[in-house]
Amino acid sequence: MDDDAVFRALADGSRRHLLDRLHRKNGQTLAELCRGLEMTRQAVAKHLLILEEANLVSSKRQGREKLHFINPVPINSIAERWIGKFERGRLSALSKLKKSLEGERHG
Amino acid sequence: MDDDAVFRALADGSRRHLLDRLHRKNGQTLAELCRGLEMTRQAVAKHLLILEEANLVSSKRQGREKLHFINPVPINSIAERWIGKFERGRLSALSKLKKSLEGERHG
DNA sequence: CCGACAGGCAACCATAAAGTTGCCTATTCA
DNA sequence: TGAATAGGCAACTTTATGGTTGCCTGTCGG
Repeated sequence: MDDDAVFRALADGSRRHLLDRLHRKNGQTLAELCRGLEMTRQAVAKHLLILEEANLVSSKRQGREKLHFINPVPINSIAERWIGKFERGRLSALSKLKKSLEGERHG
Repeated sequence: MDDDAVFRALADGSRRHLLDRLHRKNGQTLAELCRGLEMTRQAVAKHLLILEEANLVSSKRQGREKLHFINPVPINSIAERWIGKFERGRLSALSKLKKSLEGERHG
């Protein structure tokens, strides 16, 4: 999996917003996703392409429409491989702190 | 908390690498963090500033050195507020994290 | 068949971002 | 005290990025 593409895709607020909307209602068309946005259709299409390339969104052509689906797997991977890693660090820091506090109390 | 700054800070591979190095060894100086990187000191300093502004890193001046420390809290917030949202129920990392935190607190 | 609708493609523009060079300040220590 | 060390500041270059306009293709319904 290409971590970098995922992180870069998530870096943009408009793209996070698109993921939000897909999360609320999956399988939307491009036109549907454009509604209410201060952006041209082409701009939205570019964002969706970037999300697709990062594997955060998959799409399926149906007739003249293109349906978009959110794909949570890469986010999951990041959470597992990245956030988990740092939080484990924090946990061990916490337990060290706790031990040293106990040491102070008892020593 | 400014989600956007955090996401944008994480979008760059060099900055993720810096976080990695701080995760392996916390409290490093700028010069220390520069070693082995194909980048000028000034470039690294800029990256560290961006990480600080996103609250992912904190620093403390000590004499003529500046020590850098990783701060996992914003990453945790993202996990809670964002990634957790998409993966609620399916993502194990977050719930494991919560459980272990609760375990430490109450145990 | 044809017009309206959904989307794709490419060129272009403006700004943000990554990185550089050059120089300045503050601390350490021989 | 002064050279070496650690870092800060600012201007500049280059390249990525977000967004636009304009036009083309494909598909649906009357």
